[in-house]
Amino acid sequence: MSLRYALLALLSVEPMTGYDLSKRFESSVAYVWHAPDSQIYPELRRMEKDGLLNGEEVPWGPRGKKTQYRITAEGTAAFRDWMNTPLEYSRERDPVHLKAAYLEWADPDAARAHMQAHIDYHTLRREQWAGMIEELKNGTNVTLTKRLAVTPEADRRRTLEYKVFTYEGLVARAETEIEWGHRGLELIDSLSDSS
Amino acid sequence: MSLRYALLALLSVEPMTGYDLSKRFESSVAYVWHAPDSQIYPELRRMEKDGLLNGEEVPWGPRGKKTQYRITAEGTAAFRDWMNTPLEYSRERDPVHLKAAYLEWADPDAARAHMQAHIDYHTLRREQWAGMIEELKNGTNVTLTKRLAVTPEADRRRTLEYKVFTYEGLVARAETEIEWGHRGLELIDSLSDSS
DNA sequence: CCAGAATACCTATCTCCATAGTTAGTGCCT
DNA sequence: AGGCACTAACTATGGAGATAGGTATTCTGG
Repeated sequence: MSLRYALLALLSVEPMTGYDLSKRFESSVAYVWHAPDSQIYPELRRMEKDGLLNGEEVPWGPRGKKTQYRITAEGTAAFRDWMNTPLEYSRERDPVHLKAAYLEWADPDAARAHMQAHIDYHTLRREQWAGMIEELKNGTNVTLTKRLAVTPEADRRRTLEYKVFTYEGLVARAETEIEWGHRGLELIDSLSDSS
Repeated sequence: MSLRYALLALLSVEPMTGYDLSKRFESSVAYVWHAPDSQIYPELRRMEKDGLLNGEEVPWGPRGKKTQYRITAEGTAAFRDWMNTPLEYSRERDPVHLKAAYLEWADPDAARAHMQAHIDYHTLRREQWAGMIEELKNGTNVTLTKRLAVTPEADRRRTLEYKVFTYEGLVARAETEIEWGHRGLELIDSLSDSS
């Protein structure tokens, strides 16, 4: 159900087509949420049926046309409602730690590869997120700039600060995972030596 | 697909019924993986069809009977294979950080409640995981004790150490989240004052 | 001995998400 | 004029998981 609210968040800045949204999901937003276009198009139609969006046919070139979705007052209210509703935490389902718990079954090289992949994955994420923080802070992030342009002055600081705070949390998380990965590599080495 | 391997991991110690497994998923393993019985029973039948398990009808009381699943050599090989296969990291999908990024839409009290819920959730998890580490270290964890009893002596230290390492990683992760939550509460306060 | 908790197993429905296609128009380069 | 990348949108299938039921037997406490 979060897809719906991720879409509302993006559409609260400006109207967009399904294609625009799916591109946005592939780039910036993808660091926090991902969705393929095959999920986005039907969801947009459902949201229009529920009155959260208005779809308008817009000409595209001489013969083509495309559907642009604009958020309605009802849509804005639904998003604000969601933001004021406590989040339900779903059950643990963590393949990485499931595997880690049985690492004695793996060859030492495969075990090392698991840990290295974990380090690599979270190193990449950390860089992406740190880059996002830089963009937010020096005003080069297009999405944020557009949003700030339609945000009343009194709310602008909060809008910026919460986004920075979010990505700082993701950086901190990535760093914890990287540290754990390095501890894992050390552990594998020490257990392979003494065996 | 990880459910299959979580089941194989448990069945590598001793044969169990679907009910045993679903209980185990509710308690100890649930800290890392969760699955309802409605998912477990059909998966066990599929695994038997695939030759990974052998189901044996076992009497249960005077009239009743139950199906106990025993891992086959093929099942053990499949588990070891999986343990030697690199893990695919799925895309980001994080409702907590999605909400955090738009916290300016929430009332300050609701924003505070989000962060407090995050702190509470991860505080509970940290305690459960720390308790698990204690159990593992002082030998009071039943699952581990049974496993060690069927593990060749040369592998016992690894079996223990990897499990401790796994839960230490989860404790570290929880602590990072708790810290982030506290930073969030401070941020909300500072932004509410100056507004 | 009986109520009720626990054990054992099963089914149905629904949403979500991944994957892998298809169709068709646009814009640009050569 | 043809090739090709991009824009735009849709469909179909299948697995995974959540949720909410159902049936029947056994064990245990009063």
